[in-house]
Amino acid sequence: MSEQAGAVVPQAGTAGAAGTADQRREQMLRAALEVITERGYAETRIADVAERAGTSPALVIYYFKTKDQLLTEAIRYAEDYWYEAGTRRMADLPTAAARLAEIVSMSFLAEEPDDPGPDWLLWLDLWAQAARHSEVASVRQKFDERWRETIHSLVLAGQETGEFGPVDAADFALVMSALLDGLAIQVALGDPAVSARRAFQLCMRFAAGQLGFSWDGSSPAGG
Amino acid sequence: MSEQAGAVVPQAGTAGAAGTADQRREQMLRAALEVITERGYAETRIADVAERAGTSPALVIYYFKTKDQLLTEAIRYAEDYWYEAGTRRMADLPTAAARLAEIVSMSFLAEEPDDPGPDWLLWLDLWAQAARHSEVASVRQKFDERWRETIHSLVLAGQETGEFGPVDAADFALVMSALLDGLAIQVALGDPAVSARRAFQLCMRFAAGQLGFSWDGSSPAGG
DNA sequence: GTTTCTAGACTGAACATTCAGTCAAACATG
DNA sequence: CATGTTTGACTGAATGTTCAGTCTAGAAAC
Repeated sequence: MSEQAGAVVPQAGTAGAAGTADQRREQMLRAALEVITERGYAETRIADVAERAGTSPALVIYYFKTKDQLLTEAIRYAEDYWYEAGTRRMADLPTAAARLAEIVSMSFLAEEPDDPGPDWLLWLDLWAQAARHSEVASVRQKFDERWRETIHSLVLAGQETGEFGPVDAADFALVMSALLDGLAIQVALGDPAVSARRAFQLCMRFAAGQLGFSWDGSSPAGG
Repeated sequence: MSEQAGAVVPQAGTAGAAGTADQRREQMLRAALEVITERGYAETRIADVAERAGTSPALVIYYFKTKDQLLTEAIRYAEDYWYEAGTRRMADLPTAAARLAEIVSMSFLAEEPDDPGPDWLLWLDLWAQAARHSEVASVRQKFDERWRETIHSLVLAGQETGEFGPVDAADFALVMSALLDGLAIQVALGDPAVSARRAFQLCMRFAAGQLGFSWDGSSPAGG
């Protein structure tokens, strides 16, 4: 069995082709995401995902060895996509304050048409799973670390330009991300006391107060 | 019948007695809580609970018509117990600031021997369940409302005595509870960046800053 | 002696995963 | 070109397990 170079990267091109293995994989990941969002992690059956992707349960297992592997990979996929889309938008913004507003905004609102928005329901499941499954726990850990680091370096940058006052950047990042999480829970669960807009404004008011920049209270991108 | 709710802590015995129906119920609720905390809501089997309570699955179903009923009731039970124990401790504290410190403290630490401490893992499951099950959702909703209201009226009281400055109490309650939730997630999941102690201090620093009272940075009850 | 409580055995459905192949494309050989 | 050969993608039909909830019947309480 001399398996030479196991076709790791498929024929990328042939744009529009019927569907390479990689496309199938992604199709399944997206199907899994839909189902997880609708029914929840625990209630997601392989059969549901298969149906959504227009194939059979057997094929799903063929691609992902186990159900857990499918679900964790799906979550990682969604999160990476969301994070990258967000940071890409941030890169174009001139001031640190604007980038911070983007961070807060992307946590609560979906503005662009191709942006599925933050899937907080996914996070609720992720947290619950992380509590008991170390595999999932490490995924969560890395995401959170990256997220805090993003805020942290943003604060440092703002301080260097003089936009922000001298607070402890690490402490701020931690508190800020916790605040985003906490408010997001209420928003995700549809608590009548917390609309997405109110969450956004409270966060921005907090950040402006702590970092000492002025913020006019408007929503981002078209207040 | 006429079960007047109450009976938060059961008679540890009436030594030797076989156990009334109510005691059996509670025994099962506690067993359920243990199992949920260990294995998670979704992975909790009726058989596990029965074994833990030293009885048969059939009996569990006899007392609680369905599994969901058992689990939701168990969560409600734990939360009420924790909340009541906390508010009872608060009642004895002289200043609003001290009561606030108690609130923050009870969110992260378990100090008294009979206090099981905040079971945040339970909350992670609760949130995930609430997303999809309206029954659970309304339980969560009520708990959160009560919690925010507790903070809210505490702030008002502090403002009347002049301890606290003039912030919007409702906004503060919302942000504060979100912050507690957000930090609690990290603490519950054992994030190395957030110890319970650090969470406590960051919260208190935040509160002191917002409400304008001075706080020496010590831990509560024995700085 | 009727009602309440309890447990062991059981049922039926749901579901993840396996298996034994089928199908078609790519590749080779003559 | 015609013919085998390999391989990856894919499927329908099992398989086996796990459980929630039921049934029956016995023990206790009243």
